[in-house]
Amino acid sequence: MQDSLKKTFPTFSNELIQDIQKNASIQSFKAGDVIMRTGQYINYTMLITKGQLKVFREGENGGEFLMYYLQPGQACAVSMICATKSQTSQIMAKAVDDVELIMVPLALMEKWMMEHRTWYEFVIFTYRIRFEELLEVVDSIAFRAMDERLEFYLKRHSDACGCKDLKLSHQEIATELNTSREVISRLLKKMEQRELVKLHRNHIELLT
Amino acid sequence: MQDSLKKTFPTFSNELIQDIQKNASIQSFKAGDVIMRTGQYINYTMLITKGQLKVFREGENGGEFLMYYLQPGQACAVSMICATKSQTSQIMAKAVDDVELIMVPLALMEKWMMEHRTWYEFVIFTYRIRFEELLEVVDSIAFRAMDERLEFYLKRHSDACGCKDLKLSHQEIATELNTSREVISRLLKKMEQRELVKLHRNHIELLT
DNA sequence: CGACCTATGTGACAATTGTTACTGTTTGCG
DNA sequence: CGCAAACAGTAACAATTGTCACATAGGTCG
Repeated sequence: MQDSLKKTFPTFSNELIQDIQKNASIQSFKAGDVIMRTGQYINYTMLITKGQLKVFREGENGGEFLMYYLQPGQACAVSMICATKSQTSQIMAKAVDDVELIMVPLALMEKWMMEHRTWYEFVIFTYRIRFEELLEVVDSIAFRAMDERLEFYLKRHSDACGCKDLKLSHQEIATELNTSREVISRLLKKMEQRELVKLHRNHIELLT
Repeated sequence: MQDSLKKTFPTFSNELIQDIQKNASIQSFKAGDVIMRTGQYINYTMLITKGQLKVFREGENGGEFLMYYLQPGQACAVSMICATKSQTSQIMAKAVDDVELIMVPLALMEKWMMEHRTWYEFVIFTYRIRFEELLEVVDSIAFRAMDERLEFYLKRHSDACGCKDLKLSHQEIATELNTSREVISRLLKKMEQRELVKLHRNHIELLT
């Protein structure tokens, strides 16, 4: 575990890594599992060591809305923020792949801020990155129409999986953008006409 | 200044307040002034001691979008976040009233995290509050149509000014919701028919 | 193969939002 | 006062998005 930790979180000091090994537990999830539910009580900060997460905001009427992805080497800012007051989660997180997480107990999360410079910097960095990502999300819905939001969505998905072949159904996209399948089908068709994508069954090929 | 600091930031320790007095400067702004511009270089964290701010996200095409208000006793989370890497501002802030700010230099912002427990807690608290507020903003645009967003907007304005008589033009609302005046006029008329508001010139009376 | 399920395509229509154009009203000011 | 500027109302139309209905295509499995 030590080696993999060092690789995934290269900024962490050796002392911090030892502290993590001594005190934190590891949890695994299967692709598709819900890792955190809205309203769930949080008493751990989660560090991602393997796999990808999607973080959603849930609406009152059962809608969900994709906010961002989390990758190995990153942490769930919401879990940090809620953890500081051991609050309930404001978000829902799903495993994209098989996922492995390090669970840092709330009390240590705070303690280490004082003891480990590299932990402090990591936490502040995480706040910053997530805050900036949230600002981009606000942009995309406040200023852009659905066609641009769809392009933004596909781009992010492509960035996250590191490829141009997206295994997505129209329904799945619609859900994560909080719109309807028909709208997505329509817009994808237009994108195909503009030769930005090629459509297959359960599979969208990015041409850009 | 010491007394007013103690009143506005009651959690701060005496040592922290002394440190602030020794090292921070004060800036004043008139109502309507732009306090921070998008893209501006940030090397101070700003604490609000008097007046109110509005914090906007700006779109590429000159659009602006109100994210939240800042009150005395609060701090600009964006200025903290950007300050950690002395980045440029991702937002624009405007004075609602006459405003007075304490400017804490970047270097001290970090130093105090280690030295003053109450500063550390304040910073973490600020991150949390702003993050949660941003999540609510995402909700309002991701899940709600313009009529509900308008009600949300009016409610926030009412909360911020602490009264039911909102001195707002339709154009101003439209700008801050990134839509057009006609749309707002239409929706306000409907709200008036539902007896939620009473409309006057430059002035909307909340009836709820 | 045929029954069945999921994914997609599409037309028609409704609802919402954006745009244009024009009206009248109030306010401030020379 | 008289005029310009800001504010508000509203009709008409365009564009976008949401919804419903139904058709078609591909895949799975007994």
